[in-house]
Amino acid sequence: MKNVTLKDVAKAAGVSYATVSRALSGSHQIGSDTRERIIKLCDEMGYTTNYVARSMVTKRTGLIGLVVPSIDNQFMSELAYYAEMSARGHGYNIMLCNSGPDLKQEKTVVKLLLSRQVDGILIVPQSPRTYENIRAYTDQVPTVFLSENLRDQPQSYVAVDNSRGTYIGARYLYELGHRDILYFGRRHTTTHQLRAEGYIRACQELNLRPRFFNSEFSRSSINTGYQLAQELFSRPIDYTAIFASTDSNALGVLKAADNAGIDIPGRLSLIGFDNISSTALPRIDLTTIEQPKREMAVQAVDMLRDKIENGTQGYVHQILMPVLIKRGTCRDLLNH
Amino acid sequence: MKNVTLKDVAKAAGVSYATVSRALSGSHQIGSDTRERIIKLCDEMGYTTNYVARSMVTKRTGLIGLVVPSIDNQFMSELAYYAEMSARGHGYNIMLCNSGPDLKQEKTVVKLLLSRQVDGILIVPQSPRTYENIRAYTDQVPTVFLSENLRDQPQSYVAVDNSRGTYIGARYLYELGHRDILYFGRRHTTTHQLRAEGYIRACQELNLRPRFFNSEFSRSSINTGYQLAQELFSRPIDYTAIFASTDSNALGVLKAADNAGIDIPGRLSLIGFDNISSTALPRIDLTTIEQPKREMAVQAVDMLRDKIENGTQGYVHQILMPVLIKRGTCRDLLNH
DNA sequence: AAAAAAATCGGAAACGTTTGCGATTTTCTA
DNA sequence: TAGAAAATCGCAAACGTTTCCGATTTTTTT
Repeated sequence: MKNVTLKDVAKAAGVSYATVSRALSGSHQIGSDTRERIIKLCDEMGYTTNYVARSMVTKRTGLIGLVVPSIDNQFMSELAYYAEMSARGHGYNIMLCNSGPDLKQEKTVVKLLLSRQVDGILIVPQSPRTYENIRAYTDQVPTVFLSENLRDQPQSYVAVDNSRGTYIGARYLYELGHRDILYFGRRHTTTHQLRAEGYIRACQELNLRPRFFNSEFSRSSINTGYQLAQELFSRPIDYTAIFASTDSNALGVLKAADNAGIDIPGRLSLIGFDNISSTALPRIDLTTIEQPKREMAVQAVDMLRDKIENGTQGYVHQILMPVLIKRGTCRDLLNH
Repeated sequence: MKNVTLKDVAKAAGVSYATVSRALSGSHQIGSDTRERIIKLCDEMGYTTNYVARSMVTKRTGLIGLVVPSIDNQFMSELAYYAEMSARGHGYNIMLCNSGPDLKQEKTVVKLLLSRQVDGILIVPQSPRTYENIRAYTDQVPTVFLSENLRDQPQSYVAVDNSRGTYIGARYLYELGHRDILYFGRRHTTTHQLRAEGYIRACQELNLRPRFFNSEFSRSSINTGYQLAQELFSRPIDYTAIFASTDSNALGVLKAADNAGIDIPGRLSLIGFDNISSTALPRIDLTTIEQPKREMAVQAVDMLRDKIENGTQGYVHQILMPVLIKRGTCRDLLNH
């Protein structure tokens, strides 16, 4: 049960424990013969370096705090997967925290992460107020925001070009012959404002009338989308396509449409945003706009590493390209 | 940038830093007046205790290593969510590691976690060989296995009663009038052997002939299920229901059936296992057997805490009850 | 071959806590 | 009120590393 320490192998090797440390760290200040002897001995004795002790003196833990609203969410768990893989590839480990729905908990976990002496924090914000909420801590440790646009805030983040995503989605619907496209979902975070703007811009270029059906729900889940869509379908349907602000919302729309006997894509076309893995499921097969989750995660940890290892100051806004994923929920009105 | 330390607030308060430490830790060996004064001062100066320094002396990090094959997997991300929530509620933080598909990486991350001085490890094994693979380390740190049965191994784990799960599922199909039930999927991990056994047991009680269509794929994904199901549907269908060993496999069956024009549940009933969140989606609506993920995660961290905090030796096999989730993919052959 | 340079290694401080022990002061008991 | 008990606090060691600095040895240079 007792771990073998540097001192133990030093005693066994008949050298000082400084020498053992140097042997392991690949320092030049050591003879190659003694180095090999020590390394072999460490192996035999099962020595592994104690990261906690090392952190004490190096002032670096090699820990990255990852805070997400909730990891049981396809979008975030995919991000987490790639982030962890990439981080570990560079010698970092991930400390995972769910920030939940309320700001207080988000602030608490960030503070906790600071106590843990993480080298940096990767955070996908739970609300547009997150920036203000944790601003007191973001100058104490390198931080990068993930997936949420901060627009003009002096804070590094990586996100897709949300505006362009809805723009190309709307144009795609237009090419299929749709002239009445309803935008469905949230509008009150920066990300969703941008998505709405892209839709509006496309409409203007194409001479379409932008139409909205909004939700003030703070979280976009399939259930909130479902409820809102039920309300929507109680009114006359004078549009041929719905652009849902989120795949979750789109799934809610799909459910409500099925319940109401509205055929998708026969009667109504549907397009989502995010490309969460559920959209590729059989019978769902949702056309959507992909956020390049892998690239986002990798870029985010690269950005964070740059801040940590090079002490890079300032902030950078990294905008990634969305891509249209054509599947089965959009009907071609022109060529049958 | 420089963190404020115990020494700093001690100097400001005019006491020794041992006193400050005692004030924060709620020790009895301190006057209530000075304690309050110090606590207030700590607050003003923005002091937060340095966990790595504390860990040095207490020999406890308050860290739990969570290793999962991959976090971007609904089942595991749900487990991770509840595990993190529960752990943090008890003062622990989660260090997340993806073990990937191969044993080497799994061993590597476990070793890494030991170097990190985690207090315990929670692991959902990637293969039946995991137990052997990491056995050298499991006696160096409290460990509990999650979701996989180890049967007779001297190692703590929590899992559902897999055998009972398929048993009640098969009986349910029988009650609906099904007499020819095909068991579809994997059989070569302990968990899946148990599931197959439950199915067989139900068949014997009900005088049914057990029938299998197996896969030797090591991972059960929707895609492997799809490919196997395509092969299955190229043969005559002389059964009325399919029991898929996994929700993922069931989803693959669903996809293949849709492609082949086989109506589910009209022509064929389908039941899965796990109750991953995708099964509740519109148009999917898969009947399945639920693994109580929340309870599993909570029990697992409780078990781990007991080992860590009380030094409990020995091992315990915690078996949880599965529950049948009736949805829309099983047709009632009797009434109606 | 002597001096200079390089290589190799040990000593010791430092990182920021917790905690046992002893010293001092305060409070209580008889 | 004197002595004992309790409360309060400081000192210093310890946790396991890394790394600066100096000492010693070996190698190179002239």
